[in-house]
Amino acid sequence: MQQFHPEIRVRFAPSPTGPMTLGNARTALFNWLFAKHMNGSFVLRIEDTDVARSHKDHERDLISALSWIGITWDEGPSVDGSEGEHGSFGPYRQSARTPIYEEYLRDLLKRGLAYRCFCTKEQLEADAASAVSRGIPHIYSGRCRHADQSDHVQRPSVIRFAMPLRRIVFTDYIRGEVVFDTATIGDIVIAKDERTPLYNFAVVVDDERMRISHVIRGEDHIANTPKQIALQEALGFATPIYAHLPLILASDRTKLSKRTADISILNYQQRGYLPEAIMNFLAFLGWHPHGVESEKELFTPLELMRSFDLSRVQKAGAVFNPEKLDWLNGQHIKALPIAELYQYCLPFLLSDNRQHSHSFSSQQLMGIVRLVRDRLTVLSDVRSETEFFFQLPSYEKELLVWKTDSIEHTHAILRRVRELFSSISEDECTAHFLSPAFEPLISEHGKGSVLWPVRVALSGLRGSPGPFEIAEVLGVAEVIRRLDHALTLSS
RNA sequence: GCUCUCAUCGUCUAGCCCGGUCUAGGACAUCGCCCUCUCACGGCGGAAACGCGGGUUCAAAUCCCGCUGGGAGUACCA
Repeated sequence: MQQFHPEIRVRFAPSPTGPMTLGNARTALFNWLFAKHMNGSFVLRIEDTDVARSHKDHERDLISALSWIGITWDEGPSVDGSEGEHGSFGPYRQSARTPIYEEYLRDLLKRGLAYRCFCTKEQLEADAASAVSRGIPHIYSGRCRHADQSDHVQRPSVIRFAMPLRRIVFTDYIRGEVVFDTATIGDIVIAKDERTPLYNFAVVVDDERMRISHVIRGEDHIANTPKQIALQEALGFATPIYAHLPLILASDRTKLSKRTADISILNYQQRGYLPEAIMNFLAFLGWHPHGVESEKELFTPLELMRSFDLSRVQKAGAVFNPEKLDWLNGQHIKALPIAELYQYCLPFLLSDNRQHSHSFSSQQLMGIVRLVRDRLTVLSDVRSETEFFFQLPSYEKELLVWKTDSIEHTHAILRRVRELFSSISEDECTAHFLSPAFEPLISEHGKGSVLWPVRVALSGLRGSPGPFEIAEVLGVAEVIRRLDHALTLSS
C-alpha cells in the first residue's frame, strides 16, 4: 500500500441526483472544517457519472446550498452555477473526465486485472437467489473471468475488476482498524464500458488524480472502502486516510430519508434558519469540542474551525432533533446585531402585498424587529409576530377587560389613557417618557387594570410586547386611532 | 441470510484511550417556581441514562469476552 498524499487535501463529492440534504451538508461541513483547521484544501467534485439520474438543477441546488451555509471551496465548479471551474486538478465534474477514466480502464483490461462480463441480468439474479438460499454471501461467480473477450463489440458486456483474494485492512480515522475479506466482495463491475465508469472506479481515479489525502464521508461508504483500496493497488495509486462519519438518523433511528426531514437544506433557508445556526447544529451532530469548551453550545463558524478535531467525532449515529435546531436558531438570532437581523428579516417582513394600514420607515421597521427579536425561533416568525403593527387584528371587547375588572371600568380607564396620549407630543411618545407618565393612573387603579387594556387596545392580542414599546413604534396618531376603536368597542 | 459497524438521560452529548476525583456533568425537550399587565425572553430548581451477563482488579461507565439490541451495505446508483 502506498503512502497517502502528504499535503492535506479533502473533497466533498456529491452526486447531483437530488437536492442537498442535511446528511450531505454535514459531510461537506466536516470536510471543510477539517481542511480549514489543518490549513489544507477543500475540493468540490461533482459525481455525475450516472447521466440518467444527474441533473443540472440539482448541481445548482448543491452549489447554492453550500455557499448559503458558508462553505467555500478552494477548487471546483464556479459558485455562480456556470460551467466554469477553478483549480489545477480539474475537470471537477466527472462527466467531463471520461478520457481520464478510459485510459485507466484500458490499462486494467490490457493487464488482465479487469475483464468483460457478458452475463445477463437473469443469470446474475439466479446466482444471487441460489447464494441466498445457501446462506452464503451473494457475490459474482467469476463466470466470465476467462471468457473470450474478443467479441465484446457484438455482445453487450460490462467491465469487471478481477478482485484479488485477500484480507484488506485499513485504519479508519474515527473507527480504528476495519478488516474485510475480498472473498465476500467478488469481482465488482467498475464500468459499463470504457467510457462509462461506475462510482467505485471513478472515485479511485479522481481521488488519486486530485491528490486527496483524507476521504471523509458517510458511514454508508464503509463497505466501498475495501473495493476502492483493491482498485488503488491494482492501479498503483496511493491510499488516502479514511474517516467514516456516523449517519444522521430520523427519530426512528433509521437513516434520514427524503420523506422524514432530509429535504433540501435550502428549505431551511426559506423557513428562516440562519446559516450559522445550521452550521452550529450540524457540527454538533456527532462531534463535540474538547476541554473547557465541552459545555459551550453556541459556536460561530470561526470558532468551529478553530476547535474542530476529526478524531473526536462520534462513532454512533445521531438522531436529528429539530427542537434543538430551533433553539439554536433562536439563540443565534438573539446574538445577531440588530442591523444584521433586520436585513435578514426584511424579505419576510415585506414578502408580499400584505394590507398595510400603516407604513413604516426603515428606522421604525428596525425598531419593530428589535421588539420581537426575542420571540423569534425562525426568521419567518417575524411575519406573524409583527402583523399587528401593520394591521390591528379584530378582537372581542371582552379581551380588553383585565381579570376582575368590569367593562365600564375598563372603558373609563381607556378614556383617561386617550386623554393622556392626546396631550403629548410625538417626541414624547417613547417608552422612556410614557412609563413615568402612566404612574399616577397605575397607582390609582393598579398595573393590570391599566396596562392590560392599553396593551390589548394597541395590539389586539392576548400576548404581545409591552404597551409603551408598541406605542413608541406606532406613534401618537395611530395610538389614538386604536384607543378610539377600543373605546367604541367597550361603550 | 451474508459482510461491516455501533451501544451513557426521550434526544444531542461530556466522561471511556491513561480504571478510583462519577452519589455520571452540560444542552434540547419536559415539569415546577421566580421575573411579569400578557405572551415571549431570562433566572432558579426537579424528574430523567452507564442495554444484559460474565471476567480482570482492592476498585469498572471506563479494560477483556459473550449475549442482546440497533444501524448500514449487500446494483450494470452514488
